[in-house]
Amino acid sequence: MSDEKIPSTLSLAILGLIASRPLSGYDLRKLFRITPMGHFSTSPGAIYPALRRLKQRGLIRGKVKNKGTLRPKQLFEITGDGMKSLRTILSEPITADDIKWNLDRLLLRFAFMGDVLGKESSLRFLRELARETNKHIVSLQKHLEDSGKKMNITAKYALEYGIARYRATSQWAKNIMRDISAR
Amino acid sequence: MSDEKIPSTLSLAILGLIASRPLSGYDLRKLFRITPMGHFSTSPGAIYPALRRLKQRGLIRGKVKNKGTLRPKQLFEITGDGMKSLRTILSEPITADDIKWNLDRLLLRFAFMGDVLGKESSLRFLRELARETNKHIVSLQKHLEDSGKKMNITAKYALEYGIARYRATSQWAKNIMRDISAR
DNA sequence: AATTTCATGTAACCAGTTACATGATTCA
DNA sequence: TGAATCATGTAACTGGTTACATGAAATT
Repeated sequence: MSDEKIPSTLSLAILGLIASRPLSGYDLRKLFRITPMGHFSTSPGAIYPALRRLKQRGLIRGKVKNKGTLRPKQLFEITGDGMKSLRTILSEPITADDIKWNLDRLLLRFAFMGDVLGKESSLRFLRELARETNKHIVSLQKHLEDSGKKMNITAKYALEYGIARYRATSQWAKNIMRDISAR
Repeated sequence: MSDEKIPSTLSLAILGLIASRPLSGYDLRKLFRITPMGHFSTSPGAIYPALRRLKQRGLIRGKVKNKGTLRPKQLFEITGDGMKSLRTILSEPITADDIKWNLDRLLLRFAFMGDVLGKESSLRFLRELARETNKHIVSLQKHLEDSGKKMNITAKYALEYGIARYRATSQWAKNIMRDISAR
């Protein structure tokens, strides 16, 4: 309870996917390999240990098929605790830190949000994302203005790159908000 | 020789920064803390071990100041081998894999390229970056067309997010190419 | 005198990578 | 029957995180 273990991005991806339907480790590998969204390890050395950890923490449970065989196939499904934990993670407020360091994770949270928390939460999330992203853009621009003169050119370019990418994020969020609202 | 050890992004950042002027571990921490470009660990538990590894591999060397004291300050400078290694890393061709998985690293390479390899290399790099990024965008769009119907909405949004961000990258590259050419 | 900043480091831990390993099933 | 795919896993290694630790110098 007190120590809400925050899982890694990979674990969060696994938990979120399993929340929508039971999946095996192999299924997850396939998903990560073929879908171009997100950057997740497809290596068994990452996925199977991650599944074991989620299981140990009681967030998922495994249904074993072909019990007799040497290598029983295991389908994992989410538990009540897992669902609660997922909901908690998806409900966390967006911090400036997230914007700067964990943008991918925020997008992952958004990806699962529609099914788990619903449309209103998704809209709120996007609004918050756009706002926080804009704040960050302003701070980057301020840095560019303040230190631009002393910065060498490449550093300036790199900073502009950051700004351009965050602008794309903000614009995307606004577009999707429109799209979701229209549905 | 044969096994060109590819350093982590953090190590590459350190190596590239030290290439331009001697720096201490503390200097690096400060740089990573105050400059908003790049996402590098400012924790001593990451930086000092990274410096040790670079030193062990002969890519940097440390000049100790205040020899007598308990905590001598150490300024690191790049070695001939380090410079050679840096040049090699910066000269590597851009792969589709880099675009997908290591975009940050590519940008880091660009950041150091101007000083180390010169303007022509930077331009070539940006041209290649724009081209490979566009290729990747096309493949993402193709995936969206092919599987769009079967995808759930959020997966589609996530994919569009990816496309939007890569577009920003490509556009940035083109802008900077213009800028560099004009100088 | 107390706090902040300079400055360097270690130790326990965690998660991901690479490479290896096993065996069943399906398909050409 | 041989190759590809399904399917699960381990072991060694690597590097980053968190937290702890020390102490000098500068600032308030």
